[in-house]
Amino acid sequence: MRLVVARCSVDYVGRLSAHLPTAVRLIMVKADGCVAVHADGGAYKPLNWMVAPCAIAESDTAWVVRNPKGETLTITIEEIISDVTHDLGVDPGLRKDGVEAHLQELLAARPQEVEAGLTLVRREYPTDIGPVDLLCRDRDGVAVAVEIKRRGEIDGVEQLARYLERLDRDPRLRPVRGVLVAQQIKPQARVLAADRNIRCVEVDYDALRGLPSDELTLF
Amino acid sequence: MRLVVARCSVDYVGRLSAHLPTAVRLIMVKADGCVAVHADGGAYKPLNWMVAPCAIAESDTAWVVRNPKGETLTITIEEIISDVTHDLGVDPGLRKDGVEAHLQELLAARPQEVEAGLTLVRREYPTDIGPVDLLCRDRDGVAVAVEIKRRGEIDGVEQLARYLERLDRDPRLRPVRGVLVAQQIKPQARVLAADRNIRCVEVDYDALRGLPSDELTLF
DNA sequence: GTGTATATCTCGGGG
DNA sequence: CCCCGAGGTATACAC
Repeated sequence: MRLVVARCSVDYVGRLSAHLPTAVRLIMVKADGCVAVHADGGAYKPLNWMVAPCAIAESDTAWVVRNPKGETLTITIEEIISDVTHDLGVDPGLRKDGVEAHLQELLAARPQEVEAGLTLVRREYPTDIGPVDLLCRDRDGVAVAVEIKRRGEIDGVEQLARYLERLDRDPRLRPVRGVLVAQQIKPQARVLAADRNIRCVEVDYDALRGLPSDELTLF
Repeated sequence: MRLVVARCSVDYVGRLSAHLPTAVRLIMVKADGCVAVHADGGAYKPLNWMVAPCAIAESDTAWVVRNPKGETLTITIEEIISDVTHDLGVDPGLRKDGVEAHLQELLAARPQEVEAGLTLVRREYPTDIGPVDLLCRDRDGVAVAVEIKRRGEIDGVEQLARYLERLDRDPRLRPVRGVLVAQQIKPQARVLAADRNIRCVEVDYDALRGLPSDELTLF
């Protein structure tokens, strides 16, 4: 990884045009060739960047970074304050726990936690506009489409409503009920769900994992 | 900006839990206190991070970064390879051209480009679930809600449909037609728009600016 | 490759 | 403060 601190101006021309007036910034060039220009604030997002794959044409006065789509990032260098390179090696990568996929796994294994008597037909049940998280049958044999979110918001209700509209056209499934499941469901989402005749269920991720919440912070 | 290259492991506990095994990484600490841990690849997104506002408690063996929401980022330091600090100053910031706001400006000035005979009532016309980009009247006096996107996709159709539902409850406006305007509209979005009785219009940003496309790439 | 959904999304604006 | 919407969203995953 190469870290250059330099007084520079930057121009991006591609999906839009963007210009950065002259200032001192960090230019980060990673092993895969991608480039990011950082200011001394503003979270992790760089002011300007180019993702790999891309090629850097470097001269005394400017770096021109070009990608196969024809986008260009031009860094006009006025003064180099520091220029160091470190070999970081390959990173073993990030392990995550608690994302939506895990919630889906847990609920697929225990659909009765969504609603007593529910049995799983299929995870990621396909429709022509995308997959439904869980397709189930209730104890009366009625089809139930379950949409799982970490946080239940309006978009999730709309998404499930779209699926229900499609699923309800299938005579083997009709009529299909909808349930939105989330760790927390926002009031606006509840209102819209009521409008669309969709049930809302809040679940506790830690309880589903069979652990008291406190132990989560220990691992 | 402080740049530390170190052999470290990292644990984030907050909205989810995430763990990074030991490896050599770049730790970036910005002037506003935010922290980002970068590997030597993987675009501009750090492996792990904490956004400002947050506080860093630094000991010989570990940094614990904590934010007001109770999330923690723990960086266990095994070996510091480099540790430098640069004063970058305040950045003058990014100027963008070609984003949705500009397209909205251009179309607000020339609604006839959306549809012959259209006149503007108001930009950012408020509803209780958010503002409609343009509210217009057609040559017959019928209200027309215009949603503007750079790219027309399913979400944009749903968004406009939600607005139309609300606007149609206003007796001063009813009945309200909907038009989705974008530089490019995806086939799926067209299908859903047809379902929702929403018209689709593609416009040319460069033509609207009154410039031949080629000149765009010059400045 | 296209299409769809997720994200510790980030970021900015308005009430 | 929350809510909402845009983003050069990026990224993963299924078809």
